[in-house]
Amino acid sequence: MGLTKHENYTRQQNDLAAVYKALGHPARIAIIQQLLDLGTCICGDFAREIELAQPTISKHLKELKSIGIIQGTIEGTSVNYCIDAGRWREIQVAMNGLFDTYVAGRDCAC
Amino acid sequence: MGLTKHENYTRQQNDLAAVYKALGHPARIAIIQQLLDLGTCICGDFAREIELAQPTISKHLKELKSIGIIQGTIEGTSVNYCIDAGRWREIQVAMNGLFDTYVAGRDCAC
DNA sequence: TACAAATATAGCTATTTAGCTATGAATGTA
DNA sequence: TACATTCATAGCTAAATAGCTATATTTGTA
Repeated sequence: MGLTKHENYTRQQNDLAAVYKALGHPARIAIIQQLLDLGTCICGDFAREIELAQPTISKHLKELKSIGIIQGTIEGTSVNYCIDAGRWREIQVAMNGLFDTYVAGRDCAC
Repeated sequence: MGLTKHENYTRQQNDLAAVYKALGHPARIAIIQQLLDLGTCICGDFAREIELAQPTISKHLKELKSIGIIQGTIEGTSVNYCIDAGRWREIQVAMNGLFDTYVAGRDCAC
């Protein structure tokens, strides 16, 4: 039915999946990388750099905002986006929390 | 059009996004965690643990296999799944490659 | 050989997603 | 005030996704 059964999972599983999902589109990776490159916050040059219509970019930005990894502040008629440092670290920790759990070389028959 | 314009992005951006996307569903997080918990490879107890129909789990496993993070080997009539150690590390490195790029406290006006 | 068990695939439906154009809302400037 | 600029939202379409049931496939066993 195209409808994820969130009630089957823990809060933590749902949250972590939501973070991965938000990062699971090349346009959103490109947006993040552009923010990393330029350091400072930029506004809507995204649409020019990544070749997508402005509303499409706006929707991608909204999804990234939804997990808190970026934030935007209004500056005159434009909006400055930047990475949220605290949330950025939090997400990295959560991801590594999963990945560090694996101890290589366990008794796997594969 | 529901159709991602992969040609707008680099190979690296597309690949990284594909990895994030594959991990972007709570059932697939739960599958990974079950593999981490049990250490050893298991077969189709996933469907019993996570409450989804067997073919649904099978499809999720296929998506995880598509990014190489797990592998399955046929053992009689069942299939043993386990984490691919090499790919696991590769993915963690790729993700941290993105996240370590950020230097907190840059000249962000937000 | 026939049957049972385990998994994968086919095929269906409803929802979500990714793109677009058009338009609204807010701010800056002549 | 009027106009320009920038962004967000509404609303649309096509494709992808997540779930299911039914069925095929493969292997083991009686």
